[in-house]
Amino acid sequence: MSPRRRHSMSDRQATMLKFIGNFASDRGFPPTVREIGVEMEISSTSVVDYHLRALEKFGHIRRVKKLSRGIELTAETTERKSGHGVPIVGRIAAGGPIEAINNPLDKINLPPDLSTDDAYALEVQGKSMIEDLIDDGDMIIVKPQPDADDGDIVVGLIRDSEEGGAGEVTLKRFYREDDSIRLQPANSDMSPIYVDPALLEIQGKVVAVIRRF
Amino acid sequence: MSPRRRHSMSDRQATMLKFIGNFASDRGFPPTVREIGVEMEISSTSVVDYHLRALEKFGHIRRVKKLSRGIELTAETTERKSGHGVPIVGRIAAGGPIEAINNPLDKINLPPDLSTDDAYALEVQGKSMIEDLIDDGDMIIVKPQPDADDGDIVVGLIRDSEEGGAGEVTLKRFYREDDSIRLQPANSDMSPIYVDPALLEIQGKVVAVIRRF
DNA sequence: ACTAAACCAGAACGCAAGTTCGACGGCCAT
DNA sequence: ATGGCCGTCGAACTTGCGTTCTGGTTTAGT
Repeated sequence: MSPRRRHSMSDRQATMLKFIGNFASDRGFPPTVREIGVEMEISSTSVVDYHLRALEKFGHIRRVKKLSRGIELTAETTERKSGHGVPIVGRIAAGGPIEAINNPLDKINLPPDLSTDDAYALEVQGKSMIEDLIDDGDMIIVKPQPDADDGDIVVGLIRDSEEGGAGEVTLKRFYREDDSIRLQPANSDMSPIYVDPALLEIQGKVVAVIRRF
Repeated sequence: MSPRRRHSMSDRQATMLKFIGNFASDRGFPPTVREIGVEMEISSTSVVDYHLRALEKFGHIRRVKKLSRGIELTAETTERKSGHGVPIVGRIAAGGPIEAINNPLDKINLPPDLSTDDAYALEVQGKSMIEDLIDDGDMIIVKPQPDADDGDIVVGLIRDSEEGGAGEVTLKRFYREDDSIRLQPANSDMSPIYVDPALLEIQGKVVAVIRRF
């Protein structure tokens, strides 16, 4: 078997990348190899260069060789920093559980304080959360997490069987009951759904709603 | 009379500033003195330096001396370019018309597609628009405009008299009636307000709502 | 035990790039 | 016409900063 392949950067490189980003964004220009060295407590420029090469190989930065401060953060990296650019991964049924999460359809830009690194957006379909003021067509921002507190509005995947299988995704309020979990719509025309905890996978929690007119 | 004073930069300097901005934003780092020289068709680095000093004196850029590419666009100059950063100008009554618009309290970052140059954000107070799914505490994004179409949700300033005076700001749906304008709350417990068109000043139209959980 | 890979040091080389100085012409206003 | 700004040139000087080479240690897989 081939030795462990590096699919992504090491810790060291991650902090280096972060430093470069911060430096560039508050000084207006990227750091030099030596400046990075000082910050990272690396005494040799060759070592910094070494890490920089790694970062470049993984596409996190772009370098213009021979140029002083010739380091540029890649577009995605820059966006991840400034917070914008959350993927819209699909539509979600707020009516009955209908549709599963698809592949990214589009992107939406968000205020940085709303977009944690891994947040994503979903377009709501249906009116089951109407009394919580979430309408058909609204965009919800979801912060991924595997559990929830009572009363949280969650995106939940209800599986058909223990073994997984596609299942269905739904938007509801989350409440723990004795032996099951109650997924409560906010619509008096609709009834709560009771599911076996083993069959419910919490995808994340709704942290914000955005609606355009 | 004193000779023409230079209150701001010359044409030459303006194009130089623009070049620096573009260079920095699409290369990721600012240009060197010599690179600017080539672009501006200036053969001597001292001339570029000369202009750079001028730009710095007028506060358009900041320079870190002795550092390669040590040029940074000033904050305002940068922001003029990138667009985000909408000010939160105050709270608005969605209940009765209570409060006027104050001075900026804070800033919120917005997706670029929502922030036209002059958009601003308001925090909603009260529940008068609850049936339009705008709750107490929600943030609305307002695009300034002096008029509105029937059914638009608008921010309106109702003046006390023809002559102006402070007046009150309110959030309502806008409808033209025969001789007056109806400002319609979206709350069945509340009644519409009828105002003399001469006393109503439309501040803008709501283009989006953002709510955090 | 051998090897690959991740990580590091130090030093030397050389071009890149900021700084500074002396000089020039054009354009005003006094 | 004289002096003061603006814009310009060119060259010399000095430092900044990327590159490269030759070494080293530690860890983990085979």
